[in-house]
Amino acid sequence: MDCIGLTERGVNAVALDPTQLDVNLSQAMENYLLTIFHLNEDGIEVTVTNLAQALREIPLDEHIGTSMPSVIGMINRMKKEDLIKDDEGRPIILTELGKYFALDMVRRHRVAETMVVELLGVELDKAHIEAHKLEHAMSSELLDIIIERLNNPQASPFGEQIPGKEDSFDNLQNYLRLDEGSEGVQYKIKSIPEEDPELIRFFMQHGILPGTPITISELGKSIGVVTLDTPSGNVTIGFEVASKIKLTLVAD
Amino acid sequence: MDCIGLTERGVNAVALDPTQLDVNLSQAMENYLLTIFHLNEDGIEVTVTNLAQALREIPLDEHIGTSMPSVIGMINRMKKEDLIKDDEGRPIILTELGKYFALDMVRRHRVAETMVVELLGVELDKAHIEAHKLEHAMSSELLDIIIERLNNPQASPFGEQIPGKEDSFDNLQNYLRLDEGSEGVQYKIKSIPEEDPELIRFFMQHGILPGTPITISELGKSIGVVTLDTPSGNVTIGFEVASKIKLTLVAD
DNA sequence: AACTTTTATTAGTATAAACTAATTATTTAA
DNA sequence: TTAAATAATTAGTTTATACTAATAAAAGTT
Repeated sequence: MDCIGLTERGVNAVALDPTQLDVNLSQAMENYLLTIFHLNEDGIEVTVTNLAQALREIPLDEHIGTSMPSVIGMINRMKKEDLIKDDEGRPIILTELGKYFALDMVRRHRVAETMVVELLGVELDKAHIEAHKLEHAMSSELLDIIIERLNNPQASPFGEQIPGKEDSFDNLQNYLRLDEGSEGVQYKIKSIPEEDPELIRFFMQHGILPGTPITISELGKSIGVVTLDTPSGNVTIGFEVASKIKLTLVAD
Repeated sequence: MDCIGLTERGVNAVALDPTQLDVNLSQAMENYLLTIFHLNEDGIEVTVTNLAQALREIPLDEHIGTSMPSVIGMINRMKKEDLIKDDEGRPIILTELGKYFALDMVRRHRVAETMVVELLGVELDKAHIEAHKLEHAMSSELLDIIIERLNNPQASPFGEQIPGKEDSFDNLQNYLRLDEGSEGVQYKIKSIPEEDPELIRFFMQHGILPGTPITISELGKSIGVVTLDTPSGNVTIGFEVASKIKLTLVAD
């Protein structure tokens, strides 16, 4: 693997064009990279078991899932492609190259979501699934054109940051999770989970969307429930869901 | 294969939703269907040899071509899926189901081309290649949304008809080829070939685009050259290229 | 420490899609 | 009508991706 231009700051810091490299990622590998990114983001250890589990949750038509031996097979192929390295220990670690392409896939996914919603008029609850298909079918050139057409969007319709070419895999900004918030404090919704269409329709109905100002009126830890005060009224949601909603603090 | 709703007029005449059927077309099969359509359209017999040849010409990053044994393998798989039938004779024949999906792919391809040009601002010379990737990644629902957003477009940016749900595979309209036109007669360009980016840039430079009014000022059959009178001046092109440009007659 | 449970890996298989080399069929031409 | 050329197919291999069943390794628990 030719890696001229690699600096201390890693491959992300350099004008590295993936199309220049003789790496040919399969769709499957792209999905693995994206999934590893999300496990990292959620602070979940990237083990074979967790990866298999997470891959199974990707919404696909074909329900060819992912067994642990399949994951190991893929991990080995990705090691050969210099996307994953052996860290002697348990967790699966991306190489700089792997991080580069993982971040590239994140960008593709979130740009695709923004495109289908903003330019095509797809309903929010269908954006993730459509983007999941499109993200593998956009050339780098097309991606750039779409980004331009969208005026350099900074976040997906779900509120997730769209990484730029300069951004690096590791400096992910960390946001407060709704289940970790405090009663009475003024927050704004940063992002909402994007996978479950039914849940998204619920969010839409209750105006729980990125940017919405909220306060936590009751944090029922024992009951496993959070009650929110939103511009459209009070809503009670479970902790499981709440843990997937990110918040930013509103400066008074 | 469950085919309730099939009538005399064939599957195209019925409200058959491909997503309802338990057919799962691979990307490779989708490309085969599209290629068979084009061979049919161009009046070329769909033989193993011709199909292999045509498939090799699809512009792909990966240059995994298509050998005759590969084609036979795929034909057999497609027979199992009821997309192709044995007609005892030489040529490869699509079933009604095969025709349905082939036409669906044509629609996807041409809608994708229209979308990338009209909505995203992709240059015409790159539209075909981008559409070739996207056509496999659009759900039926997304396709419908895009068609609506484009106000039900009737033709691709290259002038090719976008088939509607009612249209059938077999009633392809036939247009005059430029190399078969007559000197002095007033024509309008119906469509231009879309595969070769360099050629398309040439067309753009000389204003040879769908809708352009032209007359043939000289038809040099022996030299293998046609000279056109266009609003932007005279252009001479070879017969090979001319045979891929379609014309409509302009009523005086 | 020994046992149990969880996690990781190997072994062996399947399928889709590609290939080369060899062979059979069919068509065309001498 | 036989020989040459073209077309189609079979045989056997490869690679990517998945699987199940079986085993090995690691971690956690009594």
